[in-house]
Amino acid sequence: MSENPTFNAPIGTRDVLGPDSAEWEGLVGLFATLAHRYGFSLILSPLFEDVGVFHRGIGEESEVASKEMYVFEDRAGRRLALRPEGTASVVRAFVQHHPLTPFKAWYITPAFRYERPQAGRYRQHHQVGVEALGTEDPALDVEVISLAARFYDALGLRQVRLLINSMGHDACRASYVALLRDHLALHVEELCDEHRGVWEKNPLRLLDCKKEECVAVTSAGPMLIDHLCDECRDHFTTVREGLKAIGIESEIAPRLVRGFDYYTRTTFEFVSDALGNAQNAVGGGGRYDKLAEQLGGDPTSGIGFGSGVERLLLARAAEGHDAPLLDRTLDVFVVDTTEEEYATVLVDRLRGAGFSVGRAYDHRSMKAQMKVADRSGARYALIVGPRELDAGLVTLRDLRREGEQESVALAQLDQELARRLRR
RNA sequence: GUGGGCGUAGCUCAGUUGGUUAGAGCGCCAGGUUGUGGUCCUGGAGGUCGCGGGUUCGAGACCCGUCGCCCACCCCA
Repeated sequence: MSENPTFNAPIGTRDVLGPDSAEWEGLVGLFATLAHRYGFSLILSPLFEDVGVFHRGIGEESEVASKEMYVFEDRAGRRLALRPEGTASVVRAFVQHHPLTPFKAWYITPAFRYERPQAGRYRQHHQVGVEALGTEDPALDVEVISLAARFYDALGLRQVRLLINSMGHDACRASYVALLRDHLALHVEELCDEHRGVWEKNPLRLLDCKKEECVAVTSAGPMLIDHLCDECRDHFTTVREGLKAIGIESEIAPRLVRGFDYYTRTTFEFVSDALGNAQNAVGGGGRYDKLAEQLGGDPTSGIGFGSGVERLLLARAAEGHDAPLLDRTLDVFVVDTTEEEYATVLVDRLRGAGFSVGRAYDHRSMKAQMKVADRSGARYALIVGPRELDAGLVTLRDLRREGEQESVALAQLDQELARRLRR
């Protein structure tokens, strides 16, 4: 043991390695493939932004912006923040670069929130998601939700439900908030301790409160979904009909407000019934028709969704899936007991020919190398000792069948492997 | 931010009212089998008992502090 101090990953963060990282690799690959199929292209943007990008976007009063952001100053005194979510950065990039619309981008990114960790919640978690800017066509809402639904399906998730709501646009939301405020004013004393004093600041947030007292008050009051203007109601209806037309069921959730202030019209959340705790949302999103403008751009409507990678993998496990999302099995494992470092050449040649190849190091005994070959999960062992070297052969041993092996001429090796691996 | 549980080997965990050299299983390494993995047998390596202080003749155990992990509330992915 070294006498130097040791370090662990910071609180609320984790390392992903070994078999776990195969799950990640598989999940991300699946998402990338699907996103491409829907016409989205990858966007890379900085992990940190001027703090204003998030304040203006997700709302300074929101839980995430006010209490959970990792804010810091750089050496020149700029106020920066690690991204707590994906959308604001993408919209900032859109405003900065004026790409052709509709602009459709997908991402995989870490997201940071300063919270107490617990099951399914971390200070650094990861999200995959898409954003589409430049049209308010409800067909795009349907597309985005369809992509999410197909993704969950491809992951094997069966116990996922879609909750959907509409936040309306500026005008109809404002008139609704006035109604809600009037209602709340009559019942202030009945609200929960946390909200009794602060309900006026953001009445919509009370719809999200899970406390019995607040639920009792708000559920007796007006619902936004009943007070949409004609256009917003039509938009919402068209989205729901579109979903129905492609076989996606959605439940109207009139209390679904979600955490960010930028949402307008369509908002949705996918929840997993397999996750027993309060952290059951595996993904969510919605329309944000004012956000580009708030970030200094021309008025441009947009919609997107993000999904938590850790949550999705937890949901998969909770549903009992243990089959890996990615097969990392090696094709062959080279066991070399010659003194010639023959493995170096053979391994390189096979990799050049497209096979996945492992080998042992440090000149260990054949027995030790075979053990490593076995543990690697490789399909075949290729044994090269002095006898094979002299005869220009390798011994090809099937590690999945007891004791089956045969000699193969070096010249025929690629062909033979290709045949056996059905390539 | 509030509350509960827990920190002993790489992993999962034992460890008696405080008592001498801290254990098991799995994993790892080597040998049995100087050319063959998955089974078996034998042996081995690996621990400042999270960290710091205190009580005591004596602390893995008791007390205080601290750091960390897990879980719940809140909110979210």
